[in-house]
Amino acid sequence: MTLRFHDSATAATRDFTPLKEGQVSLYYCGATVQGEPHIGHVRSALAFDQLTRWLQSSGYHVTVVRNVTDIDDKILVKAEENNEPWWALAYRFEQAFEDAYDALGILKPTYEPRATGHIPEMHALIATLIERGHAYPALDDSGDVYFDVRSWQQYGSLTHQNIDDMQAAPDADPRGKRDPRDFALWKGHKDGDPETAKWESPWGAGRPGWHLECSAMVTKYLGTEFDIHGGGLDLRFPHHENEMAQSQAAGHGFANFWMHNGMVTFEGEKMSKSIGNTINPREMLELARPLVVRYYLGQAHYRSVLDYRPGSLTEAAAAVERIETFLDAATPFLAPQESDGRLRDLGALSSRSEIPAKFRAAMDDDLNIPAALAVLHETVRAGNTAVAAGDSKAVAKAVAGVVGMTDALGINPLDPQWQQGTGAEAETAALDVLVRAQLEARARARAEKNWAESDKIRDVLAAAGVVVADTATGATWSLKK
RNA sequence: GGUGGGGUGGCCGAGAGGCGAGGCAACGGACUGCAAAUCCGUGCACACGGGUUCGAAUCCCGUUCCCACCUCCA
Repeated sequence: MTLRFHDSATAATRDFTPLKEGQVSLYYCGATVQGEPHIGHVRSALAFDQLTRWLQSSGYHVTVVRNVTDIDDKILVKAEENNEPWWALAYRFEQAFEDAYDALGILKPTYEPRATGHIPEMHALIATLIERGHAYPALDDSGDVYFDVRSWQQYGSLTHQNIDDMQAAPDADPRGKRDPRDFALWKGHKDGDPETAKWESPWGAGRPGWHLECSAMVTKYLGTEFDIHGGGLDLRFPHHENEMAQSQAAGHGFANFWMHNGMVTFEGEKMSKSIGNTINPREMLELARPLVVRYYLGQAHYRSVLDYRPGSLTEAAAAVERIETFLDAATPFLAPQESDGRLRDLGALSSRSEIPAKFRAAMDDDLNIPAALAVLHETVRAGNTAVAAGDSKAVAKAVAGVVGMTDALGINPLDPQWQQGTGAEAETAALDVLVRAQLEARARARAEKNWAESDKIRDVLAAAGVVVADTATGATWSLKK
């Protein structure tokens, strides 16, 4: 099967062919850094991380751009409330987002531009739009510049809406607009706005409008035409509609594909700041390991709604542990250079990894991760059966599959990314010596059928968080996850 | 009012005219000194009512409920 993605603009799933052979350009909307991230933000970044990884697994060189909107009305309002400079607040929350992304293994974008660093590019775009008759300075003396929605016939095409059918905002302030739906490209500086949030422009001092930022930055880093534009479903309108309108009205081809991820809900309702039903990644990481959180947030199809309920993470943890348990059980079957007792060499394993055709087909079909995970779990089961049968060839094959598939999804338990907090290698080695001594004592007790002593040793280890498992080749141990 | 997406077994979650994805949970069995892990097995699942068809969860008509967007929102 060929690679296909669902394109929101044409409302169809169609074959993906990059503009430049072997290369993919991807832009997706990052955060407006006006507050703490919640898991909805993280899910969006994760969806595009999965996309990026899959494109890479498919042999493409991917250029990823994710913006940071570090200037907007809310940032100014909150900074004022906090009595701190707006840029201090923006940096603080930008770092909170970075921390959340890093914790879940979301790959760094190639470029991560901030809006405030691209004012000249925005001015150039505004000038082009005015020149072409699609933008105009406000009819009042606000210093705003608006995009002229009525001048662009295709306006509404991304979301398949007709301007006249749209419900007008009840509190719409016409200001100096020709049409209430005209949106600001440039916002004139007003009395009371911080002096530091002011840039000179041919239309008067002010700051950029939100939609314009993305258009200017996409073009700078990916050119006037690029492969994929992504973001959360809630950005489709007005943000992406406006982006597309202003860029195309400026003569740019713009995005070839539009991909939107579904929302995260909490017990059925969209998670959002205004409702106050958000869950912070930090809170989630207190409930489960980063790998489990990533597995949980990434297990549903990216376009479907993901409903979080208490208990969701426990289920995900069980699924992850199933994979880990297999990998542990498989270790003794691997060739020495691929296994050093408990400590595995990821590099050696990766070189033998392989991705089953069924998995590939599922991923190629608009990133059908649930179906891909089914292949992963089937492979784990086959691997467990092979372990029980002592078929080392079959075990090695299953390990290669599991490593290949989990790597492609960014959930390989052997990846050093997930080893943080589990103890340094030297400590693990020291612990191994101590636990082995206990296991030997237990083996002696068992040989004498002294079950009381044997169970006591196991209980003591369990109390310390060490889980003992008896196998055909002797007892093994692992730390309780 | 407009534009979209949905209602799948106890829960999550794919699929999309025939052969019951997968995970979690539960129950039974195998293995085990007992466990744990693992394996095997067990569910008359497709919102409701009609229709098309040899056959429908999947197509058509109607009904109903839910969600998102149309204002800042991943």
